[in-house]
Amino acid sequence: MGTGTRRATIADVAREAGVSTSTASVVFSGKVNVADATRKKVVAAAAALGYTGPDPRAASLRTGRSGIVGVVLGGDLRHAFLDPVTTVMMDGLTDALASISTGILLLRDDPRDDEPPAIADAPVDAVVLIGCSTRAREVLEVVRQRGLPVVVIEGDAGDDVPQVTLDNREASATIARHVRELGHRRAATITLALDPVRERAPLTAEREAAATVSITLDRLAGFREAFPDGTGITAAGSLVDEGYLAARTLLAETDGTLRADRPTAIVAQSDLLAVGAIRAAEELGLRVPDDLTVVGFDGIAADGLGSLELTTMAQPALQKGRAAGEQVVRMLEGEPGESVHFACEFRAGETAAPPAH
Amino acid sequence: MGTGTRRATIADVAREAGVSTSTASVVFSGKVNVADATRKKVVAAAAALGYTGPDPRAASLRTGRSGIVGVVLGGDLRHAFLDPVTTVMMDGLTDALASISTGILLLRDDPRDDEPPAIADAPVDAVVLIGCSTRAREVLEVVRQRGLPVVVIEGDAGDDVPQVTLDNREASATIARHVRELGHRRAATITLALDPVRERAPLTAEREAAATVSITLDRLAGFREAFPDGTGITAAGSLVDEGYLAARTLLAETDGTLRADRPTAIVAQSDLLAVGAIRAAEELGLRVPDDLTVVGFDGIAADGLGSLELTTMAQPALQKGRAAGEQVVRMLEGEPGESVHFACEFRAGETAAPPAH
DNA sequence: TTGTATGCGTTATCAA
DNA sequence: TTGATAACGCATACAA
Repeated sequence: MGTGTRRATIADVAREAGVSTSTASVVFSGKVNVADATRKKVVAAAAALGYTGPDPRAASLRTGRSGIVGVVLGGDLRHAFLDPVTTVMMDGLTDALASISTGILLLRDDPRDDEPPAIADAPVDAVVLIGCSTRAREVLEVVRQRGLPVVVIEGDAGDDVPQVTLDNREASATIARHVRELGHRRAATITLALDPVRERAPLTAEREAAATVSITLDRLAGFREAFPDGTGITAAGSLVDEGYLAARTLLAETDGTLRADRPTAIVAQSDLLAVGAIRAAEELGLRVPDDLTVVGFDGIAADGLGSLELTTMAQPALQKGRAAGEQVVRMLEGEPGESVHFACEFRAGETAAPPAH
Repeated sequence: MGTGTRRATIADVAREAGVSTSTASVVFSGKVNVADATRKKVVAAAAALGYTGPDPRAASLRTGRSGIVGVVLGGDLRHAFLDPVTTVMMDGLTDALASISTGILLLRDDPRDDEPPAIADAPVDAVVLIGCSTRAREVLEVVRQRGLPVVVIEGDAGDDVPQVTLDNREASATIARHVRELGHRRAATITLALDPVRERAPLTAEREAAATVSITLDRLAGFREAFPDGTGITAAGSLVDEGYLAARTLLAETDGTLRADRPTAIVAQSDLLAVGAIRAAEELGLRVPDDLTVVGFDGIAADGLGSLELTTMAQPALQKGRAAGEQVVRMLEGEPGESVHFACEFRAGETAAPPAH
């Protein structure tokens, strides 16, 4: 397959067509009017030489644009993909970016390796940071140095960076209060990870003090507004299995007998965690919501519940992604980016009820 | 932030450091030994000028490599993200590519728009096609013209393209036969989409004849080996909701009464479809597997089943992704790519049983 | 409407 | 170990 011979360039095409390179270039970019006869000559020459269009590398060096937007995801890609919230956000993002971008470059922001962030040498026009952790700062620094527009979705960034945020604390407080008003006094929470290490363990003052993930801390603070001394467990990630394991620990001894001091309500920081908690409860013979109230957070279509509707706070994930994309577009057009704040909405389901006596 | 002044280039750094540009370049690429004193001068100059390293666009024009691998996903990205099999494959892919690639460029292969495929002007070193449809041919053509290495995962490609394939027909036949051997005679199938239009509708001879998605057809052919005249419905996608709706149509009239001629077994072409079918059955008062057998395909961790284990064919999705990545690496090293074939494995669960009388 | 000339920022080759 | 030079392939300002 033509390995010997070098690829045709636009100069070759121009020569073959008997026009100048600029004319040939213009035929492909379509930005200037070209006489029909000329265009045909060029197209024919291109076809004859097997020229498929400008080399994107050269074009992007020249124009300064690659048409690529980098998305830096916290942690491994595998985690990111498993989380339906991220998935939906990406969806909104690609949507908003469709008009200006050829594609989305997925970059991992792995806290484990010590190389400079991959974003340092990726040919992107702009960057979106999603739920990044400790390394977010480092990434931001690199991005700023490179002078790239950047938008942060739910991460810690300075005030000078456009961000898409959620009322995590308020929303958590709302649903926790709802649980309290139902009459619950012994509530426990299952939180997302406190730090990039992602360890499943009981919540302690020390661990909390060392925490770095602000989503987790904000939601926890909201929970504490209603249950100042509620106990809790941090999950290793937003997974059904994690919710299951955490809830088992909260509800039962290791031998499977129910704990006497078990909570009457579990406030989970994600719907997936809540689904796992419900599954654990059912396995232990506790019915939801009669014997145990379980509420979630996110409002994704929770797949594991049969016909049971989860009581939760619904967050506008699609809109968050779209808003980030829109800001990127704005900034690429030279306007300043703006932060956008979203609020969650309480969604009554069937998994919360007054405690049994 | 310094909007007025142009970015520093390596030439600026070199001048500032009092060395030649080639020396400065070498300091950053690290490919050749440089005297320690020289290196320090260059690094200091870079720091002083705020130079963060070579411009990836220029570097990639010069070297001919961008460090980016393009992944073309069939249909919309949103569909792709929602499908756990794709997700897991991507995971394996990124894994295998980690050593040579900065990131993965997600490209959509939307059958709706008539522009040339986005891959035509993306600065990628290689391409992986995942589950693409009609447009796959077109994409392949573009990719070949550009002379890029390409690997296809479960799509239709010529024999000269390295592919990662699955024994779809055999695997489907295996599980369908299992159902038949349990004693079922009236089985229906819920298939994946037949064509890019993705319409939910009963399976008819005409629709089948016009179908273009080979995975669907292969799995259907396997089903037919055991149930030559089994009926079926095509789903609009691999979604729980689709399985739910399809199963409802198979099992009940529109008013919710059970159909007299309903199947005693449903063979779904994906686990998500199977989960939906189970949910529909339960809502209609049919117990699984006592009143209805439901089997799936994929062997993903099905989240919607409580403690019920789905009877299914498990496919090695992670390995498929990884294999594709490994072939890309090989080809980028100049070796020829090879096709890799994987087999599914029957996984007995608790959703299949002999029919009731 | 077309052509000329220039530079985008880098790296590879070669010679010193 | 360092430096001079020449591409890489293209798009644009400007002139014709």
